[in-house]
Amino acid sequence: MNADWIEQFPGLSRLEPAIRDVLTRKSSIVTVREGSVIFGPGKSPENLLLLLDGRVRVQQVSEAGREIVLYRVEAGQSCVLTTACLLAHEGYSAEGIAETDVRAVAIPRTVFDDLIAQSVTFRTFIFTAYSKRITDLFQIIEDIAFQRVDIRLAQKLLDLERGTGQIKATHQQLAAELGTAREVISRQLGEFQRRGWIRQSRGAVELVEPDGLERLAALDAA
Amino acid sequence: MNADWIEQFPGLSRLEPAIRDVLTRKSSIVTVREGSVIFGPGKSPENLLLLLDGRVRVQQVSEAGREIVLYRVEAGQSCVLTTACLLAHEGYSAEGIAETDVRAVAIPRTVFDDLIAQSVTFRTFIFTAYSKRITDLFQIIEDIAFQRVDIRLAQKLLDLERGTGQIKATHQQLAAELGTAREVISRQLGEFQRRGWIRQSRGAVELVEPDGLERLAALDAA
DNA sequence: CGGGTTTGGTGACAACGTTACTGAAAGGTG
DNA sequence: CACCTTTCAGTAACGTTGTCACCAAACCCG
Repeated sequence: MNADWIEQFPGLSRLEPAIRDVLTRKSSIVTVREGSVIFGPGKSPENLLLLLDGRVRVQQVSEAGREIVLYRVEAGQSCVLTTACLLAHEGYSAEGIAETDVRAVAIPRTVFDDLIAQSVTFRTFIFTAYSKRITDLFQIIEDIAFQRVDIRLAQKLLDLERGTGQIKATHQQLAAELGTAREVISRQLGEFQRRGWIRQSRGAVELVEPDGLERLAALDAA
Repeated sequence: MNADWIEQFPGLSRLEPAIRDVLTRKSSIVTVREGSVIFGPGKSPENLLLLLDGRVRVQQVSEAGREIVLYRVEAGQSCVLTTACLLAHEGYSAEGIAETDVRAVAIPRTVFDDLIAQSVTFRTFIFTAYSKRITDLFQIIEDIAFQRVDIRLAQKLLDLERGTGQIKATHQQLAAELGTAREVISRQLGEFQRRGWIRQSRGAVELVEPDGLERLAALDAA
């Protein structure tokens, strides 16, 4: 199999040649359609995925049906936390959804284990990824517990705006991003619009004056 | 060194004899005084700790000084999430504190890495621990985001009561357990007391009628 | 005992969550 | 197109939680 993809992962570029060979031979490239559920309750992931293109959203869904986005996996990153959860933990209620069409390298569980055993570089790659994700989770906990919703929403709007000054998302989806209620988002966006920072339309938010949002977002844990 | 301690960790009892030998020879038993900060901002842990006795509380401290308890490590468990964070991530603001006098096996970073490389059993032990901790974190996020404070407090009181029907903790400490404010705890405990479920005294809560708390706690995500 | 510190109680208010309902916009179907 | 359905957004009222300001009681220590 073509091994060029390894260069897309900085942590793997120095992989030992023999390991590199195992990795490319025993993994496969998969594609997933936008909107597909990659893993979720009752659907354990069989592989470790390294994303080549696209984006995966990982979210927690409560029994009552409420959702909160935990993190996103972008191109060049791995779905590494799912490896821990491969171990099928009862209460594992997080799910991963392809936000775009996704192309990824799939590493089977057994190969993953071999690579961990045989390569220092691979171990470092995996544990570094863990580290990043876990500290991100700590940050989310802190934000939910202690941060004002208006500040978090401003940060999230700036975060979700990818180049275009536009965000395609319903109020409901933005509520799920922050783990709050739709009505709260509607109120806050209404306020942002009154201040002239954004313009709203059905299913989308246009950033008119990002500076206003930036100032609010910068208040952080003041 | 005496290797009896290995039997205290079910996941390690089947460790390959050679590995067992490495583990006992290259690790050491340490003791930590109650109240000591085991790791924290600017104090990376140098070892993986396996707790033989005692309890470690891991909490997140915000810039504004507010605290929230993330999880506890009990005897027979490992401080495994700290291994990920050994990798000194900038924003790593969690800290580990000995809640009691602690006796633990300390595995140096390099030995940890060797064991991961050489033993399937050890890998399984570590990744299982990861899995448990991470799903716990997901649960915390869900609780903070979606669960009512009175329900969470009732659950926490039942959780903290260890045998004795008494909990030694100030309202401020209970607030940190849930990531809320002291005043909120005072209000809720006042309500619990009016209902005859608890009796309050300075720095302690006595459970008079746990059944009442149980019923409330059971409402969960109803 | 006296004075400082820690802990807890409370009221007023702001922020956030919930419920219930409304209407507008988009999409599908004949 | 007209009609219906579904999705999305706005809003008011109210309950819960968080914040602020302040006070009082319990404890600590000299």
